[in-house]
Amino acid sequence: MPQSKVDDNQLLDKLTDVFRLHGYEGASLSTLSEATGLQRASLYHRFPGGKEEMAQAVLSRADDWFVSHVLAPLSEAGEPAKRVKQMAQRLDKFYNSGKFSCLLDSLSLSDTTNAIQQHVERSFTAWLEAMTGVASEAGASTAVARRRAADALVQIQGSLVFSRVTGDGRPFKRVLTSLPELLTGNDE
Amino acid sequence: MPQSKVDDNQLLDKLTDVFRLHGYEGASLSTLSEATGLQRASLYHRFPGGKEEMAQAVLSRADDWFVSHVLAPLSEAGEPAKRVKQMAQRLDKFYNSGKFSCLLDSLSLSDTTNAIQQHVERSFTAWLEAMTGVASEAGASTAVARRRAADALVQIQGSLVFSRVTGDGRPFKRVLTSLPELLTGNDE
DNA sequence: GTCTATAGCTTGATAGAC
DNA sequence: GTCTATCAAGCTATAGAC
Repeated sequence: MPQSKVDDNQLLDKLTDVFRLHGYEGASLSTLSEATGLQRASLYHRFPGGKEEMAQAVLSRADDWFVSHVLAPLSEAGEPAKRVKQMAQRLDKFYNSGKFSCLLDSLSLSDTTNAIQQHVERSFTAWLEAMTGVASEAGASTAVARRRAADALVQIQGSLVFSRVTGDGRPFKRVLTSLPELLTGNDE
Repeated sequence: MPQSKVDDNQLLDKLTDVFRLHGYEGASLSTLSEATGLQRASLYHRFPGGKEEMAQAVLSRADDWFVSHVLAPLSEAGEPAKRVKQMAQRLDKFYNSGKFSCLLDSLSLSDTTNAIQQHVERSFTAWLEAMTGVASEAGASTAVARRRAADALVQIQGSLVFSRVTGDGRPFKRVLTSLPELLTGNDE
């Protein structure tokens, strides 16, 4: 029963918003403090490592959530194409129909620390491998499965950039719809 | 015959590198000074508006270069698919085979000014319209042409993000190869 | 046109009261 | 666990000599 003003989940939600929106350098302690309602010193009490630890915590929690809520359907039973369709539905929620940028994009500029860049790359690769797996199960050779997974990730990331710049989320929706065929070679 | 240490083109080259790599907030005056070999005060002499004017100048010159060197083939004579192939070759040089990030991505986070965000959106839209034009000439309806252009831009931007995060430039190369068919519905 | 020097503010981070 | 107060270092920007 903590005497916290905000519990860890609420706190990380707010921090995530700021990093997603402003990137690493753009997310100042003032901004983070204002968004969370906690003073700078209180943030340091929760995250002794300061801003970098906040970013790492945000990334870690996003990883966990992503694996258990978005990628989970990929390793369940059933038709590969149906599993991908499930993932696409989760992606639509996760990225709020394209209105949310991807943390991995926002935190991948060279204004971050090496540790964060490596974290981003690992998360990216994990996603890639999960999609490679389902493409393989759908009958693709290893090489083809890898290529399909990369193409899928390219289209997801690209449509999120498109949406951020233009405000038009239709390409993101289109990408989600095409994912099952793109990954498995099968419409359903 | 200027007594400048660096001419405008060299100067903007260096500034461009920094903004592309570090984003807006990540590009500090110290970094920009170091990259260009000019002291802070000298940069202010060239760009009285400071950092924002530098970013605007970088964007404007990138626009000019992009229109005249990359998009130019799209409005020349010849088969639409061949013109797209030309653009793809120029893109490969412009983005150094995917090793360069896109300025429009790097400068599109919310750590920039409104003016810069609007500039980025205009540049993005101009590119979109140029590709919409060639898709139309290839016989697509307005709606289809717009969709194809958006999909092309999605794949280009996505493959550049992919390349930045993983260091693997193959998806970018693949996207360039597929552009003629993607935009015109024709392999060549 | 470039420089050194500096102003004034914001940054990330810490100390210590409650 | 949160706060106020503070620090040194960084930031953007300016003044003025050469």
